[in-house]
Amino acid sequence: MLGTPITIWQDKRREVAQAAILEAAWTVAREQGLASLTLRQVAARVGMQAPSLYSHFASKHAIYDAMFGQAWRSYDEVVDALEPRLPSEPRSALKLMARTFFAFATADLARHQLMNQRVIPDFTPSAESYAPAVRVVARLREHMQRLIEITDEDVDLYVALVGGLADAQWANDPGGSRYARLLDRAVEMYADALALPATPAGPDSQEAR
Amino acid sequence: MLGTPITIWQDKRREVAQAAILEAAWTVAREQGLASLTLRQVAARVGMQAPSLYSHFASKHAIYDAMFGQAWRSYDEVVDALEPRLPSEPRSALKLMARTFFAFATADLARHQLMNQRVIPDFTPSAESYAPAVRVVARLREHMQRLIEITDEDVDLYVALVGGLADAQWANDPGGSRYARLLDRAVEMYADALALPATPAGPDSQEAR
DNA sequence: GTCTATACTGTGATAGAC
DNA sequence: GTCTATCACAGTATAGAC
Repeated sequence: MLGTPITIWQDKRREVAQAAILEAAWTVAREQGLASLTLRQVAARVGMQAPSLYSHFASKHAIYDAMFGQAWRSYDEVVDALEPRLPSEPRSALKLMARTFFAFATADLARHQLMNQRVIPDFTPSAESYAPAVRVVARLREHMQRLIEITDEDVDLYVALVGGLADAQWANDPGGSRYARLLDRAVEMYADALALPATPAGPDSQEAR
Repeated sequence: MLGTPITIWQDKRREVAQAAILEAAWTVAREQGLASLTLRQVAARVGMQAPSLYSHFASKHAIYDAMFGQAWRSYDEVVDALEPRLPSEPRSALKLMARTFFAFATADLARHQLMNQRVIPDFTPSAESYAPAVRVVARLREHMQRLIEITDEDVDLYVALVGGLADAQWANDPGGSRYARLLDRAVEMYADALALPATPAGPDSQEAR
């Protein structure tokens, strides 16, 4: 009994250690800034010496890479939770999706810089870590396609619009709501450009708050 | 004769040296990446030792700061040159302004990162270097105000929209035109939201190419 | 004032003992 | 796997030549 092979046990141990390192890395990144993260700080937080991290990650960039994958997988899960709550009325759905992305992007600067900007010199996510990001955009397209007739260019414009607002929020009014206030208006503008029907008036037709 | 005081001569020399350092810094930033710029590389390019740069700039951040000011002053001059060519027809003018900014932003990654992103850890532009950036936005607002009735929020939305497209261009299709192609459409969408009159048809009514 | 020489501290990364 | 020791390179402080 308990015939779990030792190799799996070791893999588990390994995964636990890696998870602890990544959690420490997130904490340090949030406290010191993403680009100011140092291996010595991460190592100290998990009770190691800096070189020991190389037993678990090939380089500092590999840690960033794993964090990048985590962040997008995390947002993919947010989209999972959102899916059943998405209204069928197109404008309301677009607004809710935009608000969800915006809230995620403005909740954590380090995460936003890693996911959506190129803050780390010479860091490019690996294909494996980039996959969840691709998946999120693909699902966005599917959702939008389900609501309305839409082209790839339409999706690009939507992404640039909502992403531009999130970037501007961090750059010009961090912690405030100067650009958050413009979100619904931006989506209405976008929906008008796609000639979507206006949201019908009525007690239950408004988007979720 | 030639009674120029020596102090002015020295100031000139000083300015020349500073300009040479900044020009070298731009070259290195474009070649190696903005954040990978090192003082030793900059110094080598102007025939100095790295510590000698401290005779002209208080720190590496001070060099970035001067570059930041240069970049925005440079764009302010672009706006100067644009001003007499701006059509009075609102949509065409908005398009030309958007294209001008987009072209400037996508012409030089290092410059764009310095001007519009927060790529350098712990670097915040000084009030003096930030002034030209403020001036550019103020002039944008004046130009738009001259064309149409507009609020601060309208300007914010315009900036986020055009900036979002430029960021997306660098992030997802550097060197390509995937988002550049969406520029005119984005401005039309924005103009529709402001209920601007449609561009009148006619041989001379189209925006400048 | 401007520059060089030297050196201090902190970084990511590697080698090898245990 | 984790350690210690060490390396190459970074920004930058200081001292002193000119």
